[in-house]
Amino acid sequence: MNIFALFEQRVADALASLVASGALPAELDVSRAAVEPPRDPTHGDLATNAAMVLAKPAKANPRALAEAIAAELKRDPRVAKAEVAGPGFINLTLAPGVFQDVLRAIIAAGPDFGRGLKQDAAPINVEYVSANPTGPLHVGHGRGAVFGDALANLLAFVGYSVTREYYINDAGAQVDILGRSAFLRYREALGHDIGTIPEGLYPGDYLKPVGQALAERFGRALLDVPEEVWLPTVRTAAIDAMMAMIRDDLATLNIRHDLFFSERSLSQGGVDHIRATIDDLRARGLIYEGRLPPPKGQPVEDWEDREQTLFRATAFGDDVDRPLLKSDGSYTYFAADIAYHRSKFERGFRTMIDVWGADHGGYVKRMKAAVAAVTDGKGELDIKLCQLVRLLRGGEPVKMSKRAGDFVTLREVVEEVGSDAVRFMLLFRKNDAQLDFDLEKVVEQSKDNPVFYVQYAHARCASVFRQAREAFPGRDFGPARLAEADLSVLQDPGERDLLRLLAQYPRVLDGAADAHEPHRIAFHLFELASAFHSLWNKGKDLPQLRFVNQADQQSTEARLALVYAVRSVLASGLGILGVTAPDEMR
RNA sequence: GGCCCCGUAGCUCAGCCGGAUAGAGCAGCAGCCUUCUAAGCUGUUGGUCGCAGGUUCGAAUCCUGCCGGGGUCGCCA
Repeated sequence: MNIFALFEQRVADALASLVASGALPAELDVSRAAVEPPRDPTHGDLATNAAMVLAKPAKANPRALAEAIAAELKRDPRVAKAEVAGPGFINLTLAPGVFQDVLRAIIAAGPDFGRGLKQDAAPINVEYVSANPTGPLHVGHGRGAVFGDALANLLAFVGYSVTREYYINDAGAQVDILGRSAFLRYREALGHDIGTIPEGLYPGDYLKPVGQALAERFGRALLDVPEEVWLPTVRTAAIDAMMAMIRDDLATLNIRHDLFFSERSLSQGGVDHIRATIDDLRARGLIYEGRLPPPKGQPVEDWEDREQTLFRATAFGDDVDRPLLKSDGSYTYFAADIAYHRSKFERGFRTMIDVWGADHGGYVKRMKAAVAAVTDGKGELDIKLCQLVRLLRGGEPVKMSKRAGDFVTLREVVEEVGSDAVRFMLLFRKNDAQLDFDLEKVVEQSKDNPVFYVQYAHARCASVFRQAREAFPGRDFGPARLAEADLSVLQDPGERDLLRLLAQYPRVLDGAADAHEPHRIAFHLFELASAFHSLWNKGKDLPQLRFVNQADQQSTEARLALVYAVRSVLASGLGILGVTAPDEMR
């Protein structure tokens, strides 16, 4: 139950009846009329700008129009007050029954409150992480991982049919290097002295077990054959091992993809999908052989001006046309990525979301151009860039030497502070803003730590119920019983604040899902927790405000209903963020 | 040099598909704390929303230009 959507419809109805009575001209575009929470709560519960938006097209005075709309809205029994304010706002104060209905709806749904509110099962593809299978994930990957996962959770929660996808870059030069690095470890496992790892190969210890396994599986058989022979075998084994490790790393954050899509699979097997994609584009005149101007600014030293196969990206908003074949004739990464996104579209996804690191920002335009071309404008790609994470400990940057695989892995961080802290903190910031992650602060049990603060609110809710059962032994405080409580006693400003925030939750979900911004949920939960703690604290000085009051069963029941709703929304939101909702903090 | 992101209180950041007097946390300041609801509580100071134009009933929000910070810039992934 989303009271904002509800009353948006109500306003539309009011406008329709004004049209019917001739007070407004027909064929008005009412799409800009919105119902929002007023900035100042003393203005009421809802505000609409309908009169101001329509005044000009209707050639009417905004305040007069507002009066007419307000009069129409006042006929609704759910509207206690409709006042015109300022330049033509209509402020609505709702009948108390509306909020009581909201509360009952939350209690009925529990942690599922808000689920399926889009009533739209359209398939959406979310591609995230997609890190090269050449080593363990680091914290930067973690941000994209958590962001993509929470976004996928959110979209699934509100009703979309979501597929979580990971694109494995297993076809380029990087994985050849991986293969050679693993081969070195293989020789090492067989007792060869490999000395220091040569420049350009991966030096990390994590390849040692891969070498071991190869030695056990192949003995010395790979030693005396040429690279063309051993490389495919070693490479595949190394990629498999790296992907297993990455999957493990992701599992520590409870992240599981539905599909791991291999880049290599695009051009291997029966059909060369990259070739097919290029042919398709060529048939539509979007491919040509031509030359590119060298980049302006920084001169490229080994610039080789040559004729190459280009995709006409400029026809779709990109700055230059983009090459599809390297000088050795093999496909560029971009060519493969076009084929990959084409495959997403062919698999039924009109909406695709890619989650990338900010360092890939330069590829956004060309990828969007490619999707527009390859889907003939029918597919929609949103690319979310995640900014870098600065790892701190007690305010001091954690040293991350770029040398020799000596970096802080995601796994180390999760093992130190826990999945909940990592997930919540990475989501408690807009994706395109830089983020400081302090290993000390995120485990602090204090008001200053948002993770703790929000989880603690949930635990306190659970605690209230434990106390209630103690104070009223044998009484039923289950949701069915609470839904029948007399909720009209919830009159304290603190209680009304909570009701207001609870009622806003579906609107937050809706907006977060549309904008692909899960952080909005984290912020709303923080607000809700804050209002809840504040009401709890009020009970310290004013015992009559306590949730459990042995002398007053009626108010206890009403407040337990409120607490149950707070708990449900916290659990719902934390669930979407992938953070646990504990019943106690000890 | 081109493109992208960012610039909001002393600090860290929300708010940005236009809406009313721009919000939160921290820090600061002032109280409360022999508390019984659980990791303190309550109140409060503080901002030319980088600058300058434009669009309009209305701009932190949209457009243009500039300033400052970051990223990125054939064939790597």
